[in-house]
Amino acid sequence: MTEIELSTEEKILKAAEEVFMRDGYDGSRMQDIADVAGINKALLHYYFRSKDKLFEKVFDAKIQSFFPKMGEKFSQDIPFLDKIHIFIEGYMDLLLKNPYLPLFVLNTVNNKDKSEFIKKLPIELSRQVAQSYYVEFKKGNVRELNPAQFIMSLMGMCIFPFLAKPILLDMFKADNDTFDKLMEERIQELKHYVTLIVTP
Amino acid sequence: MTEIELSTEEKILKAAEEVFMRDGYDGSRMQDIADVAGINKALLHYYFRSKDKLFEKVFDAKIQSFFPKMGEKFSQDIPFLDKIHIFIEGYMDLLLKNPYLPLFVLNTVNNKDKSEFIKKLPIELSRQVAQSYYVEFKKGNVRELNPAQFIMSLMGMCIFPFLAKPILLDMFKADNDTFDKLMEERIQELKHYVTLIVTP
DNA sequence: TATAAGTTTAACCAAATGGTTAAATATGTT
DNA sequence: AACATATTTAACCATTTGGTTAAACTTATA
Repeated sequence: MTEIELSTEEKILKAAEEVFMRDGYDGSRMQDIADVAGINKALLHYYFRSKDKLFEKVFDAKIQSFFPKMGEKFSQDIPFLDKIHIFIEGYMDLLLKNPYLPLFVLNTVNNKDKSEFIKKLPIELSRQVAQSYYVEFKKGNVRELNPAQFIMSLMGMCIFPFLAKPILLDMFKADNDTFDKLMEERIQELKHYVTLIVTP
Repeated sequence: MTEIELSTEEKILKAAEEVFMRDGYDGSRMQDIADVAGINKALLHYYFRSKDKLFEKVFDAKIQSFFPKMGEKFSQDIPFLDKIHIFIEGYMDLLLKNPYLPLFVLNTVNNKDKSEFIKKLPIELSRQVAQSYYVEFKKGNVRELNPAQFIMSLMGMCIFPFLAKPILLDMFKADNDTFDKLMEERIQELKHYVTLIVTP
């Protein structure tokens, strides 16, 4: 493990990401971010003029991962169902590594004051899934369904547990490790579900 | 339509619900709530001593509906699948009437400062579904599955579109009415999905 | 060494906000 | 009328917070 000396800018962005994701925009304090970054508030404003500017930088990077660009994977010439399975694996993995991501993104896009940022979201995923689906449907390999409804279900099934995690921990009387195991197990379960849904 | 004169307390609670649900706890201002209720700030504090106390009153009522008490319906002696269908209808209907509910509840439950409120959530739903499932499983009427995973999927599929609504409107280039129609349509689609998932 | 950029410190400011208080007024009750 | 409760008004307070400023110090580079 090589010791990497982060630049001040990187330290700030990392700290801002942590604090914004944990406390939300309104709940975050510039002083908090400065503390986490190990610098002072003056330097924070020296690098990023305002809270808004800093937030935008952090958010831009995050929304990209929330709607993953599965372009490469979806353009592969493999059956639709296999693509969905790959999506589930990759996405659940991302969520396990970024459990605060969903609430952060969903709050931001639902925030009237921050709605400017919505434009930047990639609508590619939807298009790719739909296109890939129709190709396969014509071959008779998948059942007839509405791709829009399907993708909402797919994302909902993946994301919801991470949004409701505190409730679920309480419900199942589980701790963090148990939850992660439940999510690992969930990958297989979801693959099974979509197979049943998609197969003719 | 009879004109009902709301008491001041009711006016406040209704206003608080509206503002808290729209702006979240941190984003809400006592002055805003007073304005919406058509009273002044002093009177607001006269009825509910603090922002926290007022919030708690609103939240208590809301979390009850987020995890619906389907007790009566689930105790009926009808097939498991039918119960789930009834759940989907009732829950989607609730969400269509309270589109801000999910984000509000999930934010609160994920807020460290508000974690005291989590205790009050009803874990009944999970127990009821699981029990109802096992009864039916023994009769061989449903496929083997993990009820915990199933209920996360069910709730996720219902709730997610309302959380991601601003993104979806953008994605599908839709307006509010189109979205509602999509959700109406979704009720049938979800019934179909769960049938495929549950049927042996 | 001189210069410029990066960094720290600490004080400061204006605005917003939750909450309080006191006095005046309105309304209804006994 | 007398009394209590509900409501308004407006001023006020303490704290938090985003943001600024200026002066000093450090580091690297020309």
